[in-house]
Amino acid sequence: MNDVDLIIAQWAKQRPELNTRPMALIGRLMRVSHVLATEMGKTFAKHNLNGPSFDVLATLLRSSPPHALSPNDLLATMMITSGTMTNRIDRLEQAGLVKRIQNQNDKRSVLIALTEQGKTLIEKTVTAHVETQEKLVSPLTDEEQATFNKLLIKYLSANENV
Amino acid sequence: MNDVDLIIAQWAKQRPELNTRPMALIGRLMRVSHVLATEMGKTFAKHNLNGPSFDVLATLLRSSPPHALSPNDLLATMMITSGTMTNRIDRLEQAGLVKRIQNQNDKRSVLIALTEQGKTLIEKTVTAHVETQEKLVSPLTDEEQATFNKLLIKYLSANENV
DNA sequence: CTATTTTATCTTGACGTCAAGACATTATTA
DNA sequence: TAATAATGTCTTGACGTCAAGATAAAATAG
Repeated sequence: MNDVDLIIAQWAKQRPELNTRPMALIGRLMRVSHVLATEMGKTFAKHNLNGPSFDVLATLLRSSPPHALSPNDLLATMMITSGTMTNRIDRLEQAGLVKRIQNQNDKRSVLIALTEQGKTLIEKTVTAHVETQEKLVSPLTDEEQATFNKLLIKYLSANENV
Repeated sequence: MNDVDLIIAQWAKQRPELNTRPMALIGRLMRVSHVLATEMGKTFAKHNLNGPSFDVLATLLRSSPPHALSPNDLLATMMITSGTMTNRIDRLEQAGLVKRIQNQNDKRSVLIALTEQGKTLIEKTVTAHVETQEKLVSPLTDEEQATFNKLLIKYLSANENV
């Protein structure tokens, strides 16, 4: 009897007419995502980073050299607002991990580039992060992981226009 | 080609030695959880609530009458700190949805109880929330939902001591 | 060419969260 | 019983996030 089961059992008693099957599924999924985020955060913390900082640095690293993108480009793959992006860049700039470069062709725009220090750090951290992710999925067999992945793909494609 | 695929493709180009299979799985799961939280949040907002407020009120409602629990009890099923709980209760109390009742047997302790207004609101909101959840899982067939659920259960039970 | 609209980024204010620790009360130990 | 430990809740300070809108520059319409 785990936490979610307990919640379902309580609803069954207090409001037996509720359809709690979706709740069980969604509740578990939210829990797993919370656990994953927490565990991955530990790896980031070991390198003096957190999830948001990692995401930005990793996005820069995996873009083609010279590893520089505009805030808008960075935004594209992350589900955050522009104000949040500004804040993330501010922190990373203060930490000396990225620098803002004014675009002379379009003075509205800016390029965010990894510094040497930022590049070194994110290269190390990505390696550790991938190891952490391998550990995190290892409770499931390869086949289970594949099934899981297919379900997520189906779900996401069904929701592309939500 | 969706967002996660794109990320994987970029890593394959920049760091081909990385094992990105765990990343694809985890990345999709985080995305789904973000979508679900956002969609459920819309239902909460229609009732002038948000996720955190809903969680507290719903936990009180599904506890046996008189629907009152200590902050510590409330904490037990939510993955949050005590300071966060204090803050949630403060907001709900300001909104007139719960009230703090001093425990005379143990003066350290407090009971959080639904007010009439809080009870009425959460009863309505829970009904709407369950409908939202039904819609949210509906892209998957019953069988797929069951498979999904089993995988999550297996994953969570493997991680109980993480 | 000028006026208007669109684009790219940043600012502001509010809120939810955590870590660390403060505080009062109750339980335990010596 | 007195000293110490444990418990329940709250406080503080720092951060990450969003919504809404401000600002400046570029693109477009007329």
